[in-house]
Amino acid sequence: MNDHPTRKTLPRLDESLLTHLPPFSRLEKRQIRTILDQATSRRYEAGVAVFREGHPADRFYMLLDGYVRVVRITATGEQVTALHIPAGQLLGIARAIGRDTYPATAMTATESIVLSWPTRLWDTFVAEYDGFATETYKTVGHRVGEMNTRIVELATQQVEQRVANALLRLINQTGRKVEGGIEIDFPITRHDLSELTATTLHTVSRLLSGWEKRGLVLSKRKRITVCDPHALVVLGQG
Amino acid sequence: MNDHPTRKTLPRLDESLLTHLPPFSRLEKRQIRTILDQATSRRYEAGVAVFREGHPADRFYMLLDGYVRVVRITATGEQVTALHIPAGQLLGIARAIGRDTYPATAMTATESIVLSWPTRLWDTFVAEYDGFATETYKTVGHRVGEMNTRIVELATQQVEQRVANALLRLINQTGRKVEGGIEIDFPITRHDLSELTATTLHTVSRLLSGWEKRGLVLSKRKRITVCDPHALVVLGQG
DNA sequence: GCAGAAGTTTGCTCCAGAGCAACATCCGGT
DNA sequence: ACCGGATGTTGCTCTGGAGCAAACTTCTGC
Repeated sequence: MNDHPTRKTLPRLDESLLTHLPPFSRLEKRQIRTILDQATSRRYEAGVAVFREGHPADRFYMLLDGYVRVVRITATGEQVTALHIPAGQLLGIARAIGRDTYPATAMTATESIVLSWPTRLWDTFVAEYDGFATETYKTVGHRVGEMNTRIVELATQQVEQRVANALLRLINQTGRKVEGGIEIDFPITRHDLSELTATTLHTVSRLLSGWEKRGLVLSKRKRITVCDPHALVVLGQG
Repeated sequence: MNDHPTRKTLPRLDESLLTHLPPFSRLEKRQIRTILDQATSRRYEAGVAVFREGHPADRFYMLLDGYVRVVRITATGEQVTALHIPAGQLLGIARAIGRDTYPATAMTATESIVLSWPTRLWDTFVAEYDGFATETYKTVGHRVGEMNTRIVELATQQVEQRVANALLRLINQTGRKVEGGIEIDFPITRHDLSELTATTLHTVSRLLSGWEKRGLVLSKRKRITVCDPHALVVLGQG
C-alpha cells in the first residue's frame, strides 16, 4: 500500500491548480483542461528522487506542492545541492535547453505533489501555448543567475557568510512567519545545509550554536527559525 | 585613430563567416545576407569589456574571432571568471533567458572580432530562422552544464585538482598543438588562472612550478603548454 | 638602453575550517 | 517502554592554502 513514490491518477485535476502559475497564466480554461488531461499526477514522499542525473529526459515536471532539491553527485559520492525549487515551478526541463538527459538529480525535500508530461509534448506546449516558452526561459534565466551567484559565493566567501546567505535565501523562498521569527518551511538537517554551502555538518552545527547564543536564530532538530534576519544579512556581507 | 574598442563597419561582410556556425548553419545564403546586413562588426583589443553586468541588454553578440571571459565582479572588487567563450559562439543572449540586463560582464581575453545586433531583432531571428532558437538553447544548456560542474568543483575539490581541471578545459576548448605539447591559444597570466579557480596567483604559481619540475607543463610568461595531459587528468580526479 | 610597469617566484607565518572522536539527544518501530 | 538508528553537539588536532613580503624576470614606452 505504501508504494514508495505513490502514483495517483487523481479522479480529476482542477483547473485552478495551474491558472495562476506563470507558464500557464495566459491560457484559456479550455487549454488548461487539455494540459491537465495529458498530465500524470504523482505524490512523492520526502527524500526520494523524481529523476536522476544522466537518465534520458523523457518527462518534464511541474511541482505543485512541496520542495525539491536539485543535487549533483560527485565521483566520490558526495552530494552538492545546486538549487532549491519551491512549489509552482517547472523542473526537469532539459528539453528547453537542448539536452536529452537530465543534467542533475531532483530529490524531494518534503512530501511533494508533482505533475508531469512526456517530453514529446514539449514542442507542442511551446508552439501552442502563448507565454509558455517565455515564462519557461525566465525560469531558466533566474536559475542561471542563482548558479552564478553560487559560484561567486563559493569562490570568494568564508563559510560563515555562505551559511548566513543560504539561510537568508531559504527563508526568502520558503519562509513561514512564526512567533519569534521566520521559519524554514521544510525539515532541513545540518547535513543538508552543509551540502548547500559546501562545508561540513560540524561547522554548520557550530555556527548555528553560536548564532543561537547570540539570539540570531533558533534551531531544533530539522527546524531552523531566523529571529534576526538583518543581523544575518550583515554577517552575509562579510 | 586607435579608438579603443574600434568600430569598423567593414565594407561588406562575407557570408562564409556565418554559414558553418551552428545557429546559422541551416540557413540559406539569402537569409545570412540579411542577417549580416543588420549586424555591426567591431574589433576589441584584449582586456576590454564588450558589455557589463547589470547594463540593459540592448544588443546580442556573435564572437567571430578571439576569446572572451565571462566574469562577475564582487562587492569587494574581486573578479570571478564564470566561463570562457571561444570563437563561433553567441554571447550576451540575456534575451534568450528572459532577462533585460546582462547577468555578467564579458571581457576580451585576446583581441577579438565581434558581430552584434540590437536585441529587438532577437524575436525575429527566433521566428524566422530555422534552427536558430534550438541551437541557441543548446548553447545555454551547455553553459548551464559547465556552471554546474564549476559549482561541484568549487564545493568538493582541492585547489590542485581545480587548477589541473581548469587547464585541461582550456586546452580542450582553445588548445593549439605545438612541439612538446598543447599550448593555450591565448595569453593567460597566473592571476587569470587564479580567478578561474578561486585561488591566489601565488598558489597557481607554486603549482605550475611544481608541475614544470615534473615535466607535466611548460610555462612562460602568459603562456602555458601542457606536455602530459594524462597526468593532469589523474591529478584532476584527486 | 633605461625606467618603470607588469608578471612571476619563493620563503615564511598563521588560521579557518576539515577530520576525527566521543557523547548527547531525539524519534520511530515493535 | 525499550532499542537502534538517525541527528546534533563539542572538544581537539592538523593542514591546505591564504596573506604578506621581497626579490627576480620580462616586457613596454620613451
